[in-house]
Amino acid sequence: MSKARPDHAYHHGDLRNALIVNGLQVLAEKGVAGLSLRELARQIGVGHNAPYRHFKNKTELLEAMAGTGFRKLKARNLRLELEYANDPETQLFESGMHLLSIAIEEPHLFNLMFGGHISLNDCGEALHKEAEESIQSLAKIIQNGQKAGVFSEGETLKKTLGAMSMVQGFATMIASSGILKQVVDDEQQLRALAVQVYDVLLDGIKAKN
Amino acid sequence: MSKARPDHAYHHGDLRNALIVNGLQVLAEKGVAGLSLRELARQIGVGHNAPYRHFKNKTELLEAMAGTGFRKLKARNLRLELEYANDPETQLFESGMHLLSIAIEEPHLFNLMFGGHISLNDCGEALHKEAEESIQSLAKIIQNGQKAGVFSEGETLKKTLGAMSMVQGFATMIASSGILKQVVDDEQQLRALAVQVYDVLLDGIKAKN
DNA sequence: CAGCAATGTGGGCGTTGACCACATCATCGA
DNA sequence: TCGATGATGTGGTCAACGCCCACATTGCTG
Repeated sequence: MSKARPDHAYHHGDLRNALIVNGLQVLAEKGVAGLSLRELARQIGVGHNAPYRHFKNKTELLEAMAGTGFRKLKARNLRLELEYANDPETQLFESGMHLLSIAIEEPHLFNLMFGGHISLNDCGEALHKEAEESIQSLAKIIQNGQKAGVFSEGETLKKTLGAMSMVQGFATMIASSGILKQVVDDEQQLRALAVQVYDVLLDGIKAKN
Repeated sequence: MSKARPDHAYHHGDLRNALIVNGLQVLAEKGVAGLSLRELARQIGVGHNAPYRHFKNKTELLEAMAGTGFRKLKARNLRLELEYANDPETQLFESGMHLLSIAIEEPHLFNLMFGGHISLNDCGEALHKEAEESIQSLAKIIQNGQKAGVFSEGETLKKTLGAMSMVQGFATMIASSGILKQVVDDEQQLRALAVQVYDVLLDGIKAKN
């Protein structure tokens, strides 16, 4: 006892989680460049070395934070499958809009997920699995559409990547490079534009009839 | 290396350029995270503060480096206009493939350009202009195609963004997130896959008849 | 209840970005 | 011709960071 922090127990109890939560908050405010382990530890009220008991290094924390993003994508896609059970087209559309929403509302998180700060093929097993599953959840939507005859038959992978690429690229223009803010600044306009752009792709995926 | 600056030349003579060139080299080897102004100065053989006479801060150097990438895109697009003068479809396709090539061959540069390390709407005037022009050069290709009746009429912006988004997103999967390396690791396979994915979009842009 | 692994602490090293005052040099007008 | 002046390069310095160390405290378990 009798340390500098009488209020707090010697052991935080949930430090790992606190680091992720506070990390996401700092990330949202200052971006990945403005996030330091030491400041995080300070905020939480632990020593500057405590984080290393839960994360081997800074990258490992970033991976855990990015993982929450991919889990969101997956959860959302699974929910869309139920919500629009017989409407794969809407499922696919809304899935894309969700990724877009993340790019608009949490650009720094989006940037962490896709901006190359972490590598999705050379990372901890947890993140690897989460990323993989988020893609699978999208592939499943497309497969559903193919089974239902709404999307044309053919390699699912190709369509999945096409959809994901298109949305991801468009979102990047918004979130990271900010290049689109020169064109439209209003968020509603942005989403409307996204719909139009996305439609081009959807036309390509849809079955011709 | 006949460059051989005299050992005791107080002034380097071309430091600004040397910083960009060496910077791009280090970037290619170690990525943006592994690039430091001090190491760069050390490599070139100047004091650790000399770079600040040419760049206000590290970001400004990164912007200059990214600018070379956007200039490449623009130059390439202009060249494609001449090379395939009456074939806008090929122009557009090759333009996309070029961006993809950068992602494959210089992933770290690509990552610098689109990974959020710099902001394209809050940056130095030079980079802003270079990025803008690289987009314009792509838009011009699509406009040509519309005039020639190869691409369907409609808002050019929408199509430009669609094309750019798709390619950019797919390239990101390769360069930054590395998520695609789980699927295919071979470069040739990667390009083949890209062609297939890109085709989905191209179909959507082409005139319906 | 003893001991051990998990967790948290302060100290410290090397590196970095950025600021300062000062040194050197090239240019150009008196 | 020369010296003032602004551009450029230098070393010193500071705070912050990531990460490593040995050590302290705690909770669990045998």
